[in-house]
Amino acid sequence: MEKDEPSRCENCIIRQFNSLRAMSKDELKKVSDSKITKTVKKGEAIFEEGDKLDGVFCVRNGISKLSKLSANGKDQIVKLASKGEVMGQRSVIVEESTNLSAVALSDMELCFIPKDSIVHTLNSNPDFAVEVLRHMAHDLKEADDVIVNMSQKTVKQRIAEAFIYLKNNYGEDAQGFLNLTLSREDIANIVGTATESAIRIISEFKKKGVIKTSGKKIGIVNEKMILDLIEGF
Amino acid sequence: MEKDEPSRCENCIIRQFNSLRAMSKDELKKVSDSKITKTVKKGEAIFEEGDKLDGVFCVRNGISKLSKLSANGKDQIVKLASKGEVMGQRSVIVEESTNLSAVALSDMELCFIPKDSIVHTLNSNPDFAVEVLRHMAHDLKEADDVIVNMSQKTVKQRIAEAFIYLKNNYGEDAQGFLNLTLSREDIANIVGTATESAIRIISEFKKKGVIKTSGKKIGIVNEKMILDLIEGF
DNA sequence: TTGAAAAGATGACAATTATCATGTATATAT
DNA sequence: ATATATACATGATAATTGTCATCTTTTCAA
Repeated sequence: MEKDEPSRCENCIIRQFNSLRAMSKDELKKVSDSKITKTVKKGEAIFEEGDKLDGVFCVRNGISKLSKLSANGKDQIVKLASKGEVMGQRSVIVEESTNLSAVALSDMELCFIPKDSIVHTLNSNPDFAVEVLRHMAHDLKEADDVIVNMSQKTVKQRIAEAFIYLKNNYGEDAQGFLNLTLSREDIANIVGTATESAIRIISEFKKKGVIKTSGKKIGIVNEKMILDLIEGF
Repeated sequence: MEKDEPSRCENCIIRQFNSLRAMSKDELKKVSDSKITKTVKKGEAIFEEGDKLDGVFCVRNGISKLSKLSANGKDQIVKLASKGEVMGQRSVIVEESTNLSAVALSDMELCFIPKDSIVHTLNSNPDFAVEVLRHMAHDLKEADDVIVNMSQKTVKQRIAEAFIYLKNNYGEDAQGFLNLTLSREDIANIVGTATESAIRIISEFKKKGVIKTSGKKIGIVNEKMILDLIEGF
């Protein structure tokens, strides 16, 4: 006696956001039967650089950072993943160990989908393959943009840009603070700078009145000024 | 009366290197019938950022740079494409105008393949879709690595790394000079720095005896030292 | 609750890198 | 062959960013 419970992939709203929507009923059922739901606490690792993943992780709730350790011991955050996004697909597709680590930035709910069902559907359902391809193409374009920003913009510009990104993607609360609260170190690791440099620039922004802070929460006060800062004024 | 001429895709050796190998005989024939062979001289543009591409370019010969213009007017080279590589696929897949410009770094021979046959095969042949997906996954990993290098390594380290990359990917001639000769400006645009800074560091490397130059040709003299420089010594 | 540990903040200084100026060499077209 | 543009080179200087040291605040577990 099957119920219409949300834990079945067929009914999962998250599916609307990702490639799984291109799967057939049967394929989805198989995924649903083999998937494992996981809960991860803020700060916990989901997987580590170099791990061999035998499946992908679909984010149902919360936000995760995807980062790569550099030779000098600093983490570079390459991407943030939130509701509906799939992590680890690159690694599963090319059958290599993953090049990134995933760590929860907030409490998270994840579905782990074993690679078999993914790989099988990939090889038999072109619609699904094309959907995954579209997502990866999008990620690649974003990565290109990051490369250009990293090399051509100053730290100040990159931090200003990060705030706009956070606002546009994760929104702000009733008091005007960004919903996603990051440590200064994480902000530094996103824009690729020293933690002290990030802190200094954040203080400067605050002094100038373009942002406000409350504890580690940050709110955009003057978006126009932030946009100007991005342009280099 | 068909001949076994190399201009037919079915016989093109280049195919071994790219996703086209996953196409069926019929699909390949269609591609072959609709493709256009082009010759491009060194320095000429193949497409420009923002262009709507109605097909992809397959490199038969020569090398092209894929770059993106930054707000401050500098070009950032995001990737080099050579024999067997396909350019413009990202744009065709997501049906957006391209985010990159392609300019020939040497005289080139290209095949232009109209998007119809690509898109059609993508949607009907999972093997092909997966092959393209693999390539894109590989590009994405490389892009991640570039992001980390850009943000965590010094210009000196990045230039040293670029020389090793050029040697490993395009080889060197009998006299020990890199086969791919780039202008100092292009080198600067690969590693994301000012042209003068690149020139200065190249001069320094030469003075130290790690590289040699002859005109604009550059040769690696002491690979061990270059590898040390990459590590930051 | 308290005391250690982690995160945030800031100064001082050094290192890296960009910018501007100018000069030399090299390539290219007439 | 010569002019002219382009690429290469280098100095001087300024701006940016990183590093180290120290202090304060916040967080969290015992």
